[in-house]
Amino acid sequence: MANKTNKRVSSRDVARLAGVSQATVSRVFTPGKQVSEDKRRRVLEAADSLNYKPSVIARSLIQNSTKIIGIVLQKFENLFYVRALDLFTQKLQSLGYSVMLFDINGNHAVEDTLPIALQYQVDGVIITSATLSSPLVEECSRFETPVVLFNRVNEGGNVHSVCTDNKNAGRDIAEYLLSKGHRNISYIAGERGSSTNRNREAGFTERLREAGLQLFSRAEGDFEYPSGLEAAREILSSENRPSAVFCSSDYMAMALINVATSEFGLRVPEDLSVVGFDDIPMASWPNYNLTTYLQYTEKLVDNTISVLLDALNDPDMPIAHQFLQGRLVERGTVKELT
Amino acid sequence: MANKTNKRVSSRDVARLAGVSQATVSRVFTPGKQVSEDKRRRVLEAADSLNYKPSVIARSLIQNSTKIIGIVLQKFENLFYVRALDLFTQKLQSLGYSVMLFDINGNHAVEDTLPIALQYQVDGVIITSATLSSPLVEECSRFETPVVLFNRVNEGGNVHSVCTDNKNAGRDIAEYLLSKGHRNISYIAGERGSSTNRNREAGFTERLREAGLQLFSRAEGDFEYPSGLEAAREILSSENRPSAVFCSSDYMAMALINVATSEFGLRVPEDLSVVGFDDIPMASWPNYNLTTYLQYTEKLVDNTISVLLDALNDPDMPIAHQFLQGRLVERGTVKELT
DNA sequence: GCATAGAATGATTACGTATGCATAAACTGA
DNA sequence: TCAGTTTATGCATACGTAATCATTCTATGC
Repeated sequence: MANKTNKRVSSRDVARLAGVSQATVSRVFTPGKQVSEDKRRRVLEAADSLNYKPSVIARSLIQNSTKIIGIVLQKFENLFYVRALDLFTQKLQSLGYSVMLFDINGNHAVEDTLPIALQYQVDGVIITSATLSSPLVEECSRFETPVVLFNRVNEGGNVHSVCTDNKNAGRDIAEYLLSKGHRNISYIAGERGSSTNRNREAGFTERLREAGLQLFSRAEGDFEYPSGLEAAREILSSENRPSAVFCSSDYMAMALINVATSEFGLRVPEDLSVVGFDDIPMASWPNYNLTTYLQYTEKLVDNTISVLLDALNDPDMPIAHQFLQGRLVERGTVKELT
Repeated sequence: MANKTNKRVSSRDVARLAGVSQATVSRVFTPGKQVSEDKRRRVLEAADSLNYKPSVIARSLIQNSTKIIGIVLQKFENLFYVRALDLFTQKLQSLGYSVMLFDINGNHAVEDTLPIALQYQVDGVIITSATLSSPLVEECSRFETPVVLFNRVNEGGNVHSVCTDNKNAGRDIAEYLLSKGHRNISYIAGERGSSTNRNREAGFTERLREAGLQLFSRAEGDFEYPSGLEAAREILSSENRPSAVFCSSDYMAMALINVATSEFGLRVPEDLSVVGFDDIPMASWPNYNLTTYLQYTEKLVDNTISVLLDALNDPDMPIAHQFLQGRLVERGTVKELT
């Protein structure tokens, strides 16, 4: 049954057994090529008995395309990005692509991993949760490998991007809190320097300013839970406390809620209103019931893939920057002030 | 600067520019090969000016090794496996390997994705959170591609495995609850058919039986949060309630806690003791403070990689089944009955 | 100074596939 | 029936690298 030769069985072996040329074997395994039914059957039988599978490697070499998409990921603790990775991988698999994962969580910078990706001749790269340095962007365009930023923007750069309209989202949330009568409003920022956070904050404060307000107070985290704990303590230990806090991620919002209730004896939303961002699954758990802002992850993913595939088909396609609207999800962590 | 020819620059181009043979260029980019300092410098300069990077594809073809490890993942909602993916990817990257991700979360069965992995001639495969069917195992061994199951066992099968000693873990937890004076003890099972759950439950009930007890009640989930909600309702809505529940995952334990407090008005641990499994980061969050069982994820990952690399070096290596001990993490969700 | 070992290098080939070109076979229509 | 067209096939080559082998050059020891 299982043939235990050490050498890999090639299309030539199949050809020999089936009594046809190697080219014919190749054609049998290339969709759309014309082969007579007779030979097709014989080839498939021979291939089956030899347990032959075409070598993707050899095919890649000759076609100059690997059908591999590189995905760069940093935030494995953040379910938003993990869910995106899940969706990306599933959808790309369905489209006949494979996914190579590049992890820049540890010491590995994008600067180091991206060149590796390019050496593997990935057909395209999706970069999530990472800012791209300019030299790197140049490197990509030099290799003519399309790059799409997922939920990050690099305007002016030579890379595409698909992103939630964070500025507008920030405005929406400010609008909502104002409509609930809040005036003393604080903000817990996400990772400094990320366009995500910058735009979110810009829209938020812009709307407050239009209402004649500025931030009641402000603390800074990095989107993750532990940083949220510290930021929360910073905000709450002050003499005067805000009536509402907008946290730029659900994780930090949960940290804030936990600190507020267990360390400061505050009730949410009676004593403190909280709005998160992302709408991760946990946000709807009964004991949080967090009012937050939903990003349409699947739509973001779909569009990112579309842009990438378009860029793959047309290398001269102009750089695209997509901004998608999200939606406020009203649950139970914001109190209406009367 | 950036040369915009459409053809990929090859080692021949570099050779021509540097005035050496293609073989010499190849040697310069192969660690350990002897090349005179003079030529090495000239080659590197030429390579740099042409922006040459060796083609991993061509190298793979000739060396019959891609330096790619396939990782099969199903449970993207489960931080335990996601953390493992993170660690796997980082460590493999440091070792000079790349990771190809295969997602079997949707309709994609391992049966469909694994052959694809094999076509890509991945050097090895790590399978997490999935049970492997026998024909598939045969397929792997036919391709002589080493496969390691991560946190699953397939005894008798032709694949290696590295796994927490779930049976012993179950015993430890039973022991602990007994020592705290509990006698009415229930169990919320994980995914039916997974060896993980089977062994965990076997050890747990075995130890109870030795104490002359059997399960007070039992419900079944699939390790994830939503299934835990239902299982919790099932257990708690009965006439008589247990004094303690062992949940076979932290997510289900949290679901139980949330249901118990918000739907049944029970306090944890005063009215109900809960033990989880996995020690995900959230378990230590103040409002859960969950007593649970820690799996040494990093050690599991390290050993899995070791086994894989060993198998890579020695194809005739006998099948290995490793069982690692975990540790009970005592926090605040188990009450001592007096 | 000469034999010998060792280092450095180039020419050539192989890896497994896809494709252009040429040819042969089958089919079309009047 | 035959010219013209389509379909099926094989041959030869190319993709970009690494490895083997043979050759030249350099250093070493006596």
